[in-house]
Amino acid sequence: MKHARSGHIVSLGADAARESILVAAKELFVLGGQSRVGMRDIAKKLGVSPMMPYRHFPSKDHIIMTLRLQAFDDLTARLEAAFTGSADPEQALRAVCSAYFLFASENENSYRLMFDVWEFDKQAEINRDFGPQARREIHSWNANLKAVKAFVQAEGLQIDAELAAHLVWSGLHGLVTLYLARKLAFGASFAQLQGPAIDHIVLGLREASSTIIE
Amino acid sequence: MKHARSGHIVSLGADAARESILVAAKELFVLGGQSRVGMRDIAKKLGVSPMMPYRHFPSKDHIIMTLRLQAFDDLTARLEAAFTGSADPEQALRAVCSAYFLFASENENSYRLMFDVWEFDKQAEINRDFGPQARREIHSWNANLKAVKAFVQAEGLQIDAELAAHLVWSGLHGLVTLYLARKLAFGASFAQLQGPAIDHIVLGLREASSTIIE
DNA sequence: CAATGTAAGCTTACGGTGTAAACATCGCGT
DNA sequence: ACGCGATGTTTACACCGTAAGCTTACATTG
Repeated sequence: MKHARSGHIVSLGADAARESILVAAKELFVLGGQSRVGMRDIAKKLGVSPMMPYRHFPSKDHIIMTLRLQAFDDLTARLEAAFTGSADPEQALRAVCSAYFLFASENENSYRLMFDVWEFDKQAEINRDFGPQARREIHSWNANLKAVKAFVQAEGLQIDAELAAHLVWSGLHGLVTLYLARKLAFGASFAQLQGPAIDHIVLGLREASSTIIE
Repeated sequence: MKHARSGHIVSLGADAARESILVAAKELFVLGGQSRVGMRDIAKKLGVSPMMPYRHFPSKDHIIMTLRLQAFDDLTARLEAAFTGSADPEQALRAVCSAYFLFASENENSYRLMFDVWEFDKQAEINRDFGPQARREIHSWNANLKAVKAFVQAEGLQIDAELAAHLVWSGLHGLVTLYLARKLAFGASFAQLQGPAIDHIVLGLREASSTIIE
């Protein structure tokens, strides 16, 4: 090290720095959630000055948004793998649902980040900075839609596939977020509810279709 | 007014002050959401010094928790009114579901407050200060459970009522929170999804029951 | 090779937050 | 009449995100 008042000791390279910031941020957010960790924590974890991350990201929210998009990509991969793994449409859709629950169980804080109900307006703002590729959540949606559409067609249901996909996603998302808010009642466990929920969500589509069309 | 440096000009009385703080806080939170408004805003709205609310509440979170409990009471009343309004169990359950959606539509930020997925641990802490009456959300649950149980019995379904109540609540909560997070896809509208969702959730219980028991 | 521009790190400082602490005043009970 | 607690006030502190400006290393160009 040169002087007490010095610039950087050794540079990481731009991309490596970006990556290490994201890794550190993700590790912290996964533990503490977004409001519990600050820029200073991220910098400290990297052994670097508190303002360093701002050379690579315009704001904390941009870092969070990047993590959010990565999480959606992760979810998309899981859903598509689950769908591809089963030949029978019903089993494939059930596998997708299970994969969804598994993802949420294993990435609680990432999930909270993805579907945050508070900062949606701030997200919309930042989405402009990210350009068209910001809406990466659509890929997750399409993975879900594909599985639902296959099931609907195989069963010969009259329901609109996009509508059915919304119903499925709502059911999955509802159970997950009730669990994440610790609002399951009567001592019910998230794990034990998953099976019945999948039955209800998937097979329930048969009943839904009969009353929507006519 | 006496001096520039003075104590209170005129006292509101303890209960009136508590109430006015809650009213002001609710109005602000309903507009801006919890992170957008601070103690200083509440105080300013009341035309009072920034620290005044702390004479009546130990912390901002206690104020928020009080609003949360009030919101659950409000929801409970709506659900019970909806249930009582219909004689037929299926229609009663559908009415409860509609009332749930209506409540969420009309009280978006209150709903966000009630089912916040981030601060659940802080909530648990504060719940200790509120004593046993803190778990007032159970009343909402019971209102829901009552409607579900009546439907399950009327239909002769073999499903456990508490399980069925979780499935119903999950479905409702899922659609609401997807909407509140602005994550409905393909340009779908919350209002138009409500009807199909209720069909799916309510009638789907028939399909759920057949595979859970045996 | 020397000059220069830019990228990547640093320190400092500002406005905002929730709230702890100490002080002032009023109203009530003895 | 006299405290004394309840209800207000002001001041101050630690924390946050981040704007501004400085230093240093490296890459580019003459």
